[in-house]
Amino acid sequence: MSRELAKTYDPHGIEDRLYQKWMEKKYFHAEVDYSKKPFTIVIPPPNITGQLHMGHALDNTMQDILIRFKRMQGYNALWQPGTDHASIATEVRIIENLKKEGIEKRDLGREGFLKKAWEWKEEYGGRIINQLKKLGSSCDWDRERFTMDEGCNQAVTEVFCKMHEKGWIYRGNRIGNWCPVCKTSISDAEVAYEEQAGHFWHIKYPFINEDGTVSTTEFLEFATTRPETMLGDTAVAVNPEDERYQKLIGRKLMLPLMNRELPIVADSYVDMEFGTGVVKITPGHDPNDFEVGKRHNLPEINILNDDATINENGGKYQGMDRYEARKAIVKELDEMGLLVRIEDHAHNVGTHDRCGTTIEPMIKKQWFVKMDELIKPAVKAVQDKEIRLIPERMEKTYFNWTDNIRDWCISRQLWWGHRIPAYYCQECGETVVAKKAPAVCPKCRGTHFEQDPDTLDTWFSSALWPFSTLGWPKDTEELKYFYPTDVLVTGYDIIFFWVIRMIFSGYEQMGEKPFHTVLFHGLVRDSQGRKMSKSLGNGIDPLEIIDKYGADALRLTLITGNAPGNDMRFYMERVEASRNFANKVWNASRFILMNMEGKEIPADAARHLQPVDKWILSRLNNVVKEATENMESYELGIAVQKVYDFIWDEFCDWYIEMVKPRLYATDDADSQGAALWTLKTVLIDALKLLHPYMPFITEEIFCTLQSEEESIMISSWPLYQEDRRFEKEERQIEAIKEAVRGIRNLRSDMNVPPAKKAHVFVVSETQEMLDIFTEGRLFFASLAGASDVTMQKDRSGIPEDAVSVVIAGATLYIPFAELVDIQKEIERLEKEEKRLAGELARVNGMLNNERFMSKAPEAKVAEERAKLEKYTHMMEQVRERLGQLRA
RNA sequence: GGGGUCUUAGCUCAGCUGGGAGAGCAUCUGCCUUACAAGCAGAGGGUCACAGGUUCGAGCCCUGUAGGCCCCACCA
Repeated sequence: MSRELAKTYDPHGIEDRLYQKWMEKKYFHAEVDYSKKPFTIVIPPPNITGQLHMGHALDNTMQDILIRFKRMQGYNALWQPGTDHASIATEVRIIENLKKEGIEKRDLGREGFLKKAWEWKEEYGGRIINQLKKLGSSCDWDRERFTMDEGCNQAVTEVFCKMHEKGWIYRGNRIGNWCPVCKTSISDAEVAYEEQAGHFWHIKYPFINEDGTVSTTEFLEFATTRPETMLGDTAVAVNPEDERYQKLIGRKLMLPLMNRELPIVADSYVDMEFGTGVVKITPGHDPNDFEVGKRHNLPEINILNDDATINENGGKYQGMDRYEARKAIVKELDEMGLLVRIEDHAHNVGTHDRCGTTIEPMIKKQWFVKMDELIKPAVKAVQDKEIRLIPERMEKTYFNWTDNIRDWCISRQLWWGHRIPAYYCQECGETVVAKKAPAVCPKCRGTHFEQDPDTLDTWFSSALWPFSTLGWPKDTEELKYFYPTDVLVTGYDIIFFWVIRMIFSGYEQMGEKPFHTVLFHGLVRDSQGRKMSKSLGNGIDPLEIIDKYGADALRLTLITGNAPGNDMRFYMERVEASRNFANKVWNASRFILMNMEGKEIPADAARHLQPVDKWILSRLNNVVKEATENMESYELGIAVQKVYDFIWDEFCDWYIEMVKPRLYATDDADSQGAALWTLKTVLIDALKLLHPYMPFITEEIFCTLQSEEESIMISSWPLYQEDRRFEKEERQIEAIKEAVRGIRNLRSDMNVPPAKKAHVFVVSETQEMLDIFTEGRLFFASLAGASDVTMQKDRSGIPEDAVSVVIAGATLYIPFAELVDIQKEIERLEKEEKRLAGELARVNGMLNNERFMSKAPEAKVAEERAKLEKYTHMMEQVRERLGQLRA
């Protein structure tokens, strides 16, 4: 209560100081404590190479809001942090970096490379953590984990061995996606399709005659987008139903350039409608052809090296790059008269989502996870709402994936990652999957083993994240207490990569879901709606925003006006609006502090509450209820909007203005005490409601108001209190507000200068109404710019030409002698008459509708009846006044 | 090819279970009123894409149409 507050809010210095305090006091730390209910969130581990971007900022703000909210509600809130080794993304970055020093990956060797990688991790792994701290994230940093730390390694090995034993992890020769630049296989999920302008090469292969000679007259025509793959063709296929080609089935063609005989096989995979209805089959380099090849026992010929140059199976093309070979082959076919024509053709090409290289389907020995059984509990969980996806429509995306699930290729030809725990006997080739290298081969007693050189897909370890971070495979207290976790917050773009895999892993390893709710957010786009990307250079750095406007402003901007799962646009005007709100809160607090300065709030202050105090307490009570409900149903944007509106509109623009006369008066200590008590009480609760969204400014004010030793982040969340519902006072103050608005409107209409005060007469037949204005006369006068207020039951003594404002239950008269323009006044009242006539028509329309009366709920009918009464009365007043003026 | 989603004020978007259209920014008017000009008081501005339907009642539910965006699959 000692520190002076600056005139405008300046987050510099404040944020770091408070974060430091929270860390020192261990407020973020959660211990197993059975006396409290746990609430747990595991962080989507950011990549160690990463820098905080807007997506992180949004993701982590949402998590922090939930965690802070639950912590204040009394839960034992654990936000489990950590980072991801992100195998391929990191490896690519390290290789790039090494290249700058002129070092090639293979020069270092595996050991040397991994040493570099760990150095990289040490150097950059902490960077993003510090950036998360800038945002205000209340993670339990004492529990920070890394997907390649010892515990996670154990978890990975454990799962691999268990699943292998079960037969759900297998090694097989399968066609998969190969990246010729990264020189590794990748999973289907890592392939991004992009439309490219390409060509359709129409080619023909000659038939082989009965006598074994190659026909010079008979050819079979088809089209291909990848002519170079013809080097690996082992058949040509037609549809068995296709009448044009049925007689050809079983005959043979000669593959030009390679002089290989190709059978014509029948397979329903061929679409008769498309092209010529003939397809060349290259089982070694096309996933569909691979399947056809399996059905017809065709040889699989690999024509490519790992860098996508043609290998020894490509004859004279050996050594050429795939695109070079394509040109050469087309040219040669053309010279042989086998190229029929070239068509332009736009088609989708699979590329590696990390490096953009066109992927090449290749047959390789890879490790796979069998998905058909594993996925079942994950499907059921979402179907049964055991796990809720928010927004619900994400379920469709989820099922779209699970319904078309294919086995998961998990081996990667990379060095940075979890090495596959498979060992091959160098004597007999036996494969042993085990946690440690076996000493003796179970088959041949050989003792020389080599471990599989490959590592695992980075998502294999992140799939285990919700329980590996809590200690699994050890049977820890943390696991018992915090698992299953509660909410996962993430972007919808990694639903396949991560969310689904965590869900099935949770059920398989733990026998229990990893979390009960997944809260999705969308992408943060630039002001024009484009994705923020490095290549476009349109990214906005959250750290710069924090530096300029403060973390609170950034957080509020990211949350306001955004619904779960929806993309949002980010632009500076919105940040400024948030900053302005922070400043508003700051100044309202400053005002309250200034007025409390040197004064004691009496212990019994709450016993002298005036209607206006009860009104704001009741409004506060209402926003407590609604905001809490919204937050509990994850409607964070709606909740904060309500708090914002309450603070700015109701508390600042109305209540503070209403109590000013009481604060400035010195003659009524009870009244002043009650006002101060109310100001402080409402401010504190409002700050609490705001704290999850804007942790720094709320803490700073709270501590100034209370003491440095306290903290709003561990204070208790405001509760809805039945004894703070003051319906009567709400109606009373609403009436006064209506009157104030009416008078302000009128003054504005008639261009009355603010300095010009006027006498206001409140005329009502009901004593209750007069009492309301009598009680609130001080602030009513100040808000309405009145020099004096007189309450009376009729309009005797009021000048004939006074202007008037009709509100429900009263008419206000203002004698503005020198300003009155009777004609203008009549027009004003006629406008009001017209408005009321419209309202009455609508209400009457409803009440006279028999079907409405018989079918609508009673409460709705009562509501409309009340309106009818109110508007009828107001209409009478307006017409009476019009009558007088026209006379 | 399959699926999703959006179309609401000049701009960007909220609008939760159907019950008299909202916010921020922008525009216009008047105010430096001792918390705040990053502010205060007021004003204008919307056949809620279009066409049907369900309902006493539709921005909200259903069907269709048009346009935009996204995801999945990928036919050589």
